[in-house]
Amino acid sequence: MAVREGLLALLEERPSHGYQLKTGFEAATGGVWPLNVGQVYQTLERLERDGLVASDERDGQRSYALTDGGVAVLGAWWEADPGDEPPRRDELMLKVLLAASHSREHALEVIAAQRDAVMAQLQRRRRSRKAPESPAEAMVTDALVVRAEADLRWLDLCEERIS
Amino acid sequence: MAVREGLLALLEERPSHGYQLKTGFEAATGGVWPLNVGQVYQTLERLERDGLVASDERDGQRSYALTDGGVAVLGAWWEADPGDEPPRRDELMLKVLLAASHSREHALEVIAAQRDAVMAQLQRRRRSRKAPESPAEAMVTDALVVRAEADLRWLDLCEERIS
DNA sequence: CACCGCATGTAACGTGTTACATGATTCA
DNA sequence: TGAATCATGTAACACGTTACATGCGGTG
Repeated sequence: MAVREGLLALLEERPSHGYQLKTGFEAATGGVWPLNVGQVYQTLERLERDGLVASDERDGQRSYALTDGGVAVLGAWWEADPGDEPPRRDELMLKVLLAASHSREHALEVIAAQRDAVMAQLQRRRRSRKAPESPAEAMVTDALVVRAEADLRWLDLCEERIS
Repeated sequence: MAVREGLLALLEERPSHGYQLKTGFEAATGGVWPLNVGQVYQTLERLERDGLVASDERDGQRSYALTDGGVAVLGAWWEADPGDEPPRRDELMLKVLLAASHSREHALEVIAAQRDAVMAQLQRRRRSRKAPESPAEAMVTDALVVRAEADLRWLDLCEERIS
């Protein structure tokens, strides 16, 4: 449920056709989230089916625009409080929790391995932070760095709890 | 790709039947990630189809166990380095990035709204942190608190960059 | 008895992912 | 001319989610 809302958000800026939305999405997210064009067209079909966008074809260029319904759904999304829903399943959490349910030893091994991986990632991202090519990319790397730091902190907490 | 690996991990501890896996999964994750039983059976079918588990029925109790292939896949998962893949799409990031691609004003509004939501969540979670019912639940709330703190920090960074 | 927890499944649907097919335009 | 990019789409498949149907066993 991310592509859907992403396309709606881009259409709020201006009506666009499929290919434009693909490049727009990738530009807005600093290139970290490649988006298959096919999925764009598919998602647009579903959005049209649900009455959130309307299309208008001329010269083989099919242009999409938000409907009133689409505007409403998008508005709700901007303000949505994620606190209502259960947190999304996360791979790192899942790994550590399941390892912990197995045995302390296993948990400690997994924590050690994941810490190495996260630290390596963090280093890579701190480096790329110094050469931001676009504001979007800068924000993305910020997020990834901060996230990685949080993951490290959490791994430390888990280790303490287990020991 | 989380349920799949989760079931494999539980089966590594001991062979089990479907319903056991549901309860096991929920126990291991401290109850934050409810898992529909139907999905368990469905996923087990797919795992069997792919040769990662094998089932053995007696008295209407169908017991599943890891195959060698399953052990191998699971082993790879424990050590997997997420650094290879593009980061998973995240709703908060997506919202802020797309709002920023629209206009500064919109971005600042969204950041403010999301900060409120994250702070509310953080408070709730800090409270529940004081009454952990199980080690698993304690680790989960740790993770959610640390994550929320990271999100707040990121929102601050975004605001700086935009201003 | 009626209800609840255990246990197994099926069906339908939504979304995401990849691969494939097609054609127009642009540019070296 | 040949390759890359723009542009639109289809098909097949994987995974997640919910709802529904069925039967057994224990307990108030």
